[in-house]
Amino acid sequence: MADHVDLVLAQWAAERPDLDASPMAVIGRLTRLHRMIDAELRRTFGSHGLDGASFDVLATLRRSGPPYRLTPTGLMRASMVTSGAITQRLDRLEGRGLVVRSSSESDGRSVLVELTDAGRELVDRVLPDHLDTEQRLLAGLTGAQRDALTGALRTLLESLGDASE
Amino acid sequence: MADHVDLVLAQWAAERPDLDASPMAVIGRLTRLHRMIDAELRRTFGSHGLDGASFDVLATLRRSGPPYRLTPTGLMRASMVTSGAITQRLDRLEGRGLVVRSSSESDGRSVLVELTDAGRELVDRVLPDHLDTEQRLLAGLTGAQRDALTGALRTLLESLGDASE
DNA sequence: AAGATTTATCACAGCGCTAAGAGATCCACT
DNA sequence: AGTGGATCTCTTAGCGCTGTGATAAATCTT
Repeated sequence: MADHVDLVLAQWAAERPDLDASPMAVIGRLTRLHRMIDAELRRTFGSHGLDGASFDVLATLRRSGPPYRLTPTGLMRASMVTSGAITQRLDRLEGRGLVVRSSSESDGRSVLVELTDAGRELVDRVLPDHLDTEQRLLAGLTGAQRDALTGALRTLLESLGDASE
Repeated sequence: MADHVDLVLAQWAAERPDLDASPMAVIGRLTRLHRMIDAELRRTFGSHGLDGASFDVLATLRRSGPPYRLTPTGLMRASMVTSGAITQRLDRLEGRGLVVRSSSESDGRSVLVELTDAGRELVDRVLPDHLDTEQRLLAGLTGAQRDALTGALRTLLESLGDASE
């Protein structure tokens, strides 16, 4: 079987035989998968009046456990976006009443972001749908294939410095 | 070993033990990898005065072989972005003299996009750097691990309908 | 006490998506 | 053949999300 990336590699082999395009076999596929998956997830979020960026923040707060409270810096690290992007995400979410900001008592520079009841209810409502969508996207893999893929991706992430703490 | 996604899964298991969050083991890692890789590739492109979207178009034309000419629809399919996004990419590239548009003689609805000499020279100059970056990002995997990852990603792509033609 | 660092925000520009629209071509039915 | 509707191709306009770089305030360091 051949997917689109196999075609791309064949084209490069014909046009630039002097170069080794083999890294694209992994990175090109990661990119394409991301695009396909992202489009599908966006649809799920959209059906709940959300977008991926907003859900990301709500879910990060939700899974941190009571009192569902983190700093913008913590959210920034979890989401791997810049501080400016977090500020804008929080502006939107606060405008919709899904999170509230308050200033930290222990550190005057810092802000505490907390899920409101409405925010928690929304993320708990979206989450099952979201997981259904993800499950459906992976339905083409056997359990063993999923485990193998998980392991390979973890290895690559770790080699790039992704750490749990 | 544990990466960030292992932590996320543990958080969900504690907060929502009623849900099966296991699809995130794959999709969460794909998302994080994409972000890390994308940031790095952007840096390479930036050092040549380019961005990922522009390089994507130039590279697609380049690897299609002489006369380095495709329609916007062809570019849209290869890149998996919408037609509106392609129009904007072409506007930018044409403004910089890297591609030219002409109208098709065989189909009055269609447009032909062709790499200029400057466009071809630029993509040929960027390509080795780009592949070096990709190679470096994958350096943490053994050859066998790369092959295994490639196979798993291809299987998933095919199950989602990605086809070479 | 002064300088460096951390934290968050603001302003700007870039890129993508959606929805709507205009023009060309294809098709089905008379 | 001819005509009207459906489809295809590309563009346009508006909005949202992200990154970058500068800024301001608080804290840490020496």
